[in-house]
Amino acid sequence: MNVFQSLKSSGAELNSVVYNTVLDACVECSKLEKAEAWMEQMKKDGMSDVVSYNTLIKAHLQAGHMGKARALVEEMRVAQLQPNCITFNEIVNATVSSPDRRVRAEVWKVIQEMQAAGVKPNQVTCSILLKNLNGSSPESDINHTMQLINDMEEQLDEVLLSSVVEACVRIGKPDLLNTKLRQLMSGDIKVNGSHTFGSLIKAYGHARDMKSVWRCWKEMRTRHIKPTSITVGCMIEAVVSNGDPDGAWHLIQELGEDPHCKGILNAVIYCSVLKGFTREKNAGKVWSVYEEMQKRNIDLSIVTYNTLLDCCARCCRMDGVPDILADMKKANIKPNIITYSTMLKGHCQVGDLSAAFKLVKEMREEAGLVPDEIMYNSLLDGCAQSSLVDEGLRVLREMEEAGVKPSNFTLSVLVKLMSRARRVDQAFDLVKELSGKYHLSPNSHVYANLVQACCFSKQLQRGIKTLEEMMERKVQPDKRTYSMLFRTAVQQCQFDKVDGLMRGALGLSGALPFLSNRSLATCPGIEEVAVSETLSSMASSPEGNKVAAGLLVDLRKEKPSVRVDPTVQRCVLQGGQPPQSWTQERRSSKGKGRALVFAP
DNA sequence: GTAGGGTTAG
Repeated sequence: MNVFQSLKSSGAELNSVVYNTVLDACVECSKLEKAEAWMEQMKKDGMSDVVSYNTLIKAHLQAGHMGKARALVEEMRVAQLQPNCITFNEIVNATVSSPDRRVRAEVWKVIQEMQAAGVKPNQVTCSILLKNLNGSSPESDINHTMQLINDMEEQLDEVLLSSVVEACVRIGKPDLLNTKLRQLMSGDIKVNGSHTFGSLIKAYGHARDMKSVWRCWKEMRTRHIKPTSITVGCMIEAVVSNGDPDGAWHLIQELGEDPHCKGILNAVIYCSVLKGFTREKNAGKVWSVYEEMQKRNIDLSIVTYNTLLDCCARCCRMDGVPDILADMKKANIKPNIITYSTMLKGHCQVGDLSAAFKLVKEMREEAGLVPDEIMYNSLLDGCAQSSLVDEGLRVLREMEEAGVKPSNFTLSVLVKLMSRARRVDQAFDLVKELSGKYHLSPNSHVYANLVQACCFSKQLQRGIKTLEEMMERKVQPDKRTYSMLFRTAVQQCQFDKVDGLMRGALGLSGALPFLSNRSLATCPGIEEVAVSETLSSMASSPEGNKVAAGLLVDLRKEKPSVRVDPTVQRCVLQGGQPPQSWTQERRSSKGKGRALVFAP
């Protein structure tokens, strides 16, 4: 205001740009009333224009006042000022980022309104819409947004390219991500920003395309585009999550020797590699990374410490916990609920439930924290792992009394708890009771565990009945669900059941009637695991082999694209015995005995 | 002078 006044008194000619700058200053400082008063002044001085209105609209939207923003758009029209692309983009942005689901659902109406006003959606509009897409977005929203991008007159720019790949990653459909990456990268958009390189590296990482990840990284480096901490964070995370923490660690050390880059290494970057070594259960390497972080004077956050504690938990090295807690204390960082929850999981992992319960007590007393849903889930899971049914039920009651709402995750853990104790009826009862009480619709994980409970106690028919219920409730089964049913049916020599189930799972003719809805009954990835596994295990009895042969013939006829291992084909079609390695069950490396691994 | 993009923990 002072600068404006001195400009005015200097006698210089004032224009709307100067007035608008003052208005924006009010808005950026969240002085809504001042902004409104200033706008009135501008109108009096004849200085208000489209930009002024857009700026004031921004202020109302920041304050969450969609109605006031709308009223200003009307006022613009009355004042013969046409709302432009920026006006509508502000409204679109506020719509998609509204906390209210009903407002978010209105976004396509706003777009229509924009088009009706003769304003074409542009790159900015599209990137705003993309921000709204995630794993639970309806197919129609995804298609609609992508169509709008295709229909756009302008070329894609760098920000939009980055927004598209980011959205594809969040949506989580690998095919879509791959298609878009290919489509975008075949165009001639020159990538210059470290932002964009970060997004691309992340996207290629999710697509498991490490060749392209490294290609992007090297291109960025050879063109001397300086990565930021976040770019490096994306890169290290991509390398680690594709199973190469050593490669990531090597890259960090290389950057640490580069005088231009060593300053950008931060705790987030180190965190990814800590996580990677933890997954490999290599506590030794975790400690050496931690040592180097300390040597380099990296600022550690609560996240870093929690990651280190997670290493202790997952590597079953709870002896390392006291040192880390002491370091936290030295750094003046207070443990939060995640800290306690991580340690709790570690105690559960090694079957030390009394330490787990003691920790909860400590947390309440020393930190004044109360357990949340995730913590209760971990406790329940610990009880399930240790087959402590009554303790588990007590935890559930406590959870309810504390007003912590169970989720489907909770239900799935409870089913596991009951399943272990062979209390199949109670597993079903609990799901029924809690899903009613808390308005939950059981998801595929809950059902998978129910099916597992049935199979575990040799109640094949009940397992199949549960699958039927899944179809009625429109829940798509996963590979595990089918795999358990196939295996149990084969063990019980119920080959007609195997036949009907397998045809349903693969979308072949002759499926059990309730599996006739193909898009619901089939499940991606079923071919690789269940077909080879089940067909070969059936081949060892003549009756089973007959069914297996029929399945194989129809599979090749109706789904020629499905690849079946030649060894399996030979042993089924020639009626031979499968090689030893195909029928031998092996426990998965985690020792939880869930997945069956067959070594060809 | 007004609108859009990237990283870590239970």
